[in-house]
Amino acid sequence: MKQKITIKTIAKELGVSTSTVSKALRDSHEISIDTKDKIKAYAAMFNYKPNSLALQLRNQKTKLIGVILPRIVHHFFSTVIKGIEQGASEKGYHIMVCFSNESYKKEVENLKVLSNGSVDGLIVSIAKETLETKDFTHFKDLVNEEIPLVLFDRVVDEILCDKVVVDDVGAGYKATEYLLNQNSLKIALITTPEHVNVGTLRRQGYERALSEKGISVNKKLIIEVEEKENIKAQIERVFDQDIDAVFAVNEIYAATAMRIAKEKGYKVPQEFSVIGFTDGLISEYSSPSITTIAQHGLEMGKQAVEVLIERIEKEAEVYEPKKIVISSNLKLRESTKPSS
Amino acid sequence: MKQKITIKTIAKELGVSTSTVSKALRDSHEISIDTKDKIKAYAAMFNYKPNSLALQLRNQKTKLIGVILPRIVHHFFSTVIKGIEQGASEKGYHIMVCFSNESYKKEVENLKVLSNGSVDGLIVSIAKETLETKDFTHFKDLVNEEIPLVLFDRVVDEILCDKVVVDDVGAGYKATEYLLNQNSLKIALITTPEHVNVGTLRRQGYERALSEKGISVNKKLIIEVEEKENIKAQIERVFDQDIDAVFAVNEIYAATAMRIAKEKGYKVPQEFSVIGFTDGLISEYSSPSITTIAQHGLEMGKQAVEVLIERIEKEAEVYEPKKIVISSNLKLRESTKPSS
DNA sequence: TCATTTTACGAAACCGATTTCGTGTTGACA
DNA sequence: TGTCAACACGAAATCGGTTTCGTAAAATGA
Repeated sequence: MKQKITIKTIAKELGVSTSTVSKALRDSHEISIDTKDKIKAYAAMFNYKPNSLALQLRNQKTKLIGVILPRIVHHFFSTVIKGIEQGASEKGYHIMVCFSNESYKKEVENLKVLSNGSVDGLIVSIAKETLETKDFTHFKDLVNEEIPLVLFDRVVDEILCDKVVVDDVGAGYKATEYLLNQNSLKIALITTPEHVNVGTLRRQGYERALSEKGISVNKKLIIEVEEKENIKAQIERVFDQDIDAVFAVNEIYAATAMRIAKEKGYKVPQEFSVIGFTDGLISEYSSPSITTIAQHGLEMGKQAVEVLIERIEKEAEVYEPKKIVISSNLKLRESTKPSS
Repeated sequence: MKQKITIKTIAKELGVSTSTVSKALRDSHEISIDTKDKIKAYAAMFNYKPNSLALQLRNQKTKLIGVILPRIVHHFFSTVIKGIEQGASEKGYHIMVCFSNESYKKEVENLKVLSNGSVDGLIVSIAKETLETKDFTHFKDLVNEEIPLVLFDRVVDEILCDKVVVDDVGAGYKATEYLLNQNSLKIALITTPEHVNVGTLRRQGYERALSEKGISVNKKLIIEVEEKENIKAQIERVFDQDIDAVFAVNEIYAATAMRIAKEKGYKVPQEFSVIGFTDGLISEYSSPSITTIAQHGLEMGKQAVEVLIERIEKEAEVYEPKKIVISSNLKLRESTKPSS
């Protein structure tokens, strides 16, 4: 890279001290108009830009927010990033994005690197593997160091920090209730293994809605999809049961289930209804388009970054972790019958 | 944030100098085993982590790569990010992601912020607005400052730097040729306005394939979609013409076109074929699933970051900008007839 | 005219590391 | 016993800025 122009260069070239240059560029009253003009002109001519590392070191803040996500090629997470970036950008922050790839080890690594003073705070959604192993010491260390941290979507109670989540139980309830109301009583649930807590919460909503209708939960109608294996084959098994609707905890499962239903000859939505989760492009563009729970990722990202920046900029008073719940709603499309 | 432990703290606490601490932690032979053990034990106990800003300032490198994308909630771009992150991570780099939101102004801003020494190099895909205005001075400034820069996908010749692109002309040609070979001769092209050069290149491929078959290009079969307006309505107009296939330059247009075709009563693919671009989830999960040109975003990201890091780490010899062309291929699915 | 205040600037400390160079103390060797 | 190398460590410079404090010269006031 080309030799960068620094304050020192300008000072030497103009025969003044570095302090004078610094003050002149910051328009200090201590410097005479003449000198200021000269220095500013020189700086402009050579396109001087203050080195941000030096400033960050001196000010002990980077105006940078670290973001660690399990994945990126994923509609919900990319929407959240967008929200985070928008919110951050409004307040003069930038974001550094890393991915854990759902791996515990990479999550730990990323956390270590980012907490070395390179960011002012962190926004994280926990990796599946970490949720499975339940080892959260890396997060607890962060909290102990008092590095501002906000968890979103995949959160756990053990970690004392701000959190932003959707109302997963409520969402599961709403979806199930809607299906029941349009008289689909044999609803299959396609969810994740138990350790992915958002799946568990959505399941609670599903079960509650059934109970309230006096319908007992039939475990045969619940499929916990293992992502390592063939997804379609796993989902296909539930069609051996007598079912007339599916509630899936993400849109891939929903689209797959709908596809199977169509292949089996069901007419969607007349004979078979489908509700998914995450309002992504698949739901929007499949045919029929799929009714989903809208997760409002953009909103989540904005809220998360807002809480985080507040925490960063507020002098560390008494610390009371916040939990922000974003309410979700059903986005009706063609894979369900109109509400009655 | 809690008071961080620094080398100075350790030095004072243990009654040695900072240089001794630094050397001890880096396992220098200059320091006696006893002293090293003492210092290391202390550092470990208080969880000492060297401040990365200080290191970055001293070493004049950040091990950070800036990435500026037009959008994030977008399958292709998020795939590229994934590739970039993977490649970067392998070489010990991290990425800082910003978005231009297709806006010229935001692109300029982002470029300014990132080129202040906070990153070692940049990977950028140009915003649509910039392509339209054709003002590339912000990029040229970067090149003049000799800040390593790699452009991908949306690139322009005016900027002298490394580039990674897909073979857009070839891809357009392949798609069109395939349709012609299965005897769809009345192929509509759904593309972007002329200033988005990837669209233009794909169009060239389309036109060349037609010419080679001795078919003249019918401008009425070409739709340039203005994103600000209703996309579906614009695409619908081409169905007034007598057509039996559609080649669309992205998957949204392809899915929309297919939907319209189905609504008009065409049987896909028996009576009507569709080929899209970008191998995303929509193409995979719509029914019928859509044959697309696979853009290999992951590969592009990896290549881009590889070239960039090479440029960063190689002492600036004679500089010959590279252009890497990733070949694309047709991913056959259900929206086209089997190849004959 | 002398004391005092402004004005305009420079020296030096600081942020948190690394690294070069210098030096006092040992120990080995002749 | 004198010399020299090895050892173990510290002082200070450096990265690129900001900021406090000190001060010579000019301006002001009595």
